[in-house]
Amino acid sequence: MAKSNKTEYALLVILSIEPMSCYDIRSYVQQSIGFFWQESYGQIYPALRQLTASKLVAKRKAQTSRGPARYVYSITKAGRRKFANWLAAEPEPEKVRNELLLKLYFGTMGNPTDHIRHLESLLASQNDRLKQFAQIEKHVLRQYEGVPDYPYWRSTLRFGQHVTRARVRWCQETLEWLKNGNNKK
Amino acid sequence: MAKSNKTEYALLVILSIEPMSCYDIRSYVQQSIGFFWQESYGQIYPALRQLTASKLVAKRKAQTSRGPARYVYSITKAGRRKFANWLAAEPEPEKVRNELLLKLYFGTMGNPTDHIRHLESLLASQNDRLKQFAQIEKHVLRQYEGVPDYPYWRSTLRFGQHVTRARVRWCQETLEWLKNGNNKK
DNA sequence: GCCAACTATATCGTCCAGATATATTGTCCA
DNA sequence: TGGACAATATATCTGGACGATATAGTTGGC
Repeated sequence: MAKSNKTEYALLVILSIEPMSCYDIRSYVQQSIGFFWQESYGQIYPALRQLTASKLVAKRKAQTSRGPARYVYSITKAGRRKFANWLAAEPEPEKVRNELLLKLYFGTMGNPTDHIRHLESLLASQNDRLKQFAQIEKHVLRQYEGVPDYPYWRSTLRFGQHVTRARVRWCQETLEWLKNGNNKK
Repeated sequence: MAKSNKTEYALLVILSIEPMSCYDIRSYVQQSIGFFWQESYGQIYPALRQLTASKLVAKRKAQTSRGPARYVYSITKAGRRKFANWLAAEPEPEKVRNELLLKLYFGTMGNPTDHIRHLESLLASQNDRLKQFAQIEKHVLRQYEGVPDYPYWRSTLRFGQHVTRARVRWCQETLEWLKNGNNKK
């Protein structure tokens, strides 16, 4: 089976909200779905070119008073049909490559203090993330209560919270072993 | 900063256990660290060629009675020095691309029954994984109690358990909302 | 005796991420 | 007033990672 370009589908759903420039798309991704989905310009530009060639999106020049020429992309009817099929199809499983776990698995070849440092760094980043989630929950999401999208947005946020809390607990447990349990027995 | 080839480092640590063929390496990865690290032949072959060229691993032909010629790779002293530095360096954060969450975020554009199907499929796979973890804990890991590697191996397993349980709970919670809560209010 | 499954090697296309290049405008502050 | 810097906005290149595919001998079951 041919490899499917996930970036193209992601761009189609995003452009179905409203027409955007490449820069807008990138900013939107980072702000709203950044914690579970990433796109870089290196993917967006070729994908938009491809989508334009297949008539799934339309490109038009927007007038700007400042900066370089601004090109805005909008989804076509054919584009909407295309992503409807994709939405219904079974999502592919995530592929994980966790460098921290790799280093920990071969832990005896390294230094315990290094592992502790790495774990504390991860713990800090995960706690930061939890704070961000709480902020979004309180100050962003709440505004949209009643909107049809609201429960869907909330459920993705809750995924992040569940998994992040699990990582935090694991960090704490593992740090405790590395710092104390290591000496005993 | 130049991009670092993670596959090469992974191969170095793996080959530091014992000399292996490309096929052995792939099997080893799948069996032991497969739930947090993946390698395909498309990465392993070029990486081994590169490592051989840099004298970090040595390639030699092993005698075989059957099948195609078998080439076994072993780590050199230079190779051991190289991966020691990498072990101590801060691991790069995981990059996630969760297609299920992407579809759920734009859930109002799709069909609730599709979301339910996708979530049930994820829930089943995560429950399977939990069973596998329990098997490994009971029948594999227990044999190595007392070995220095044991607590490190156990901690990576516990990471999987924590995070997988979090996903299971989220699936259940989200399914409940989609099946029941959706009708009310 | 043939087909399927396993062992084992290897390459190709393409997706994806990050670094980099270029250019304009607004803002801070010395 | 001038310079540094951040933000807006476009776009490309390199190389790492993934999945499909090709090839071929061995083993075991029907």
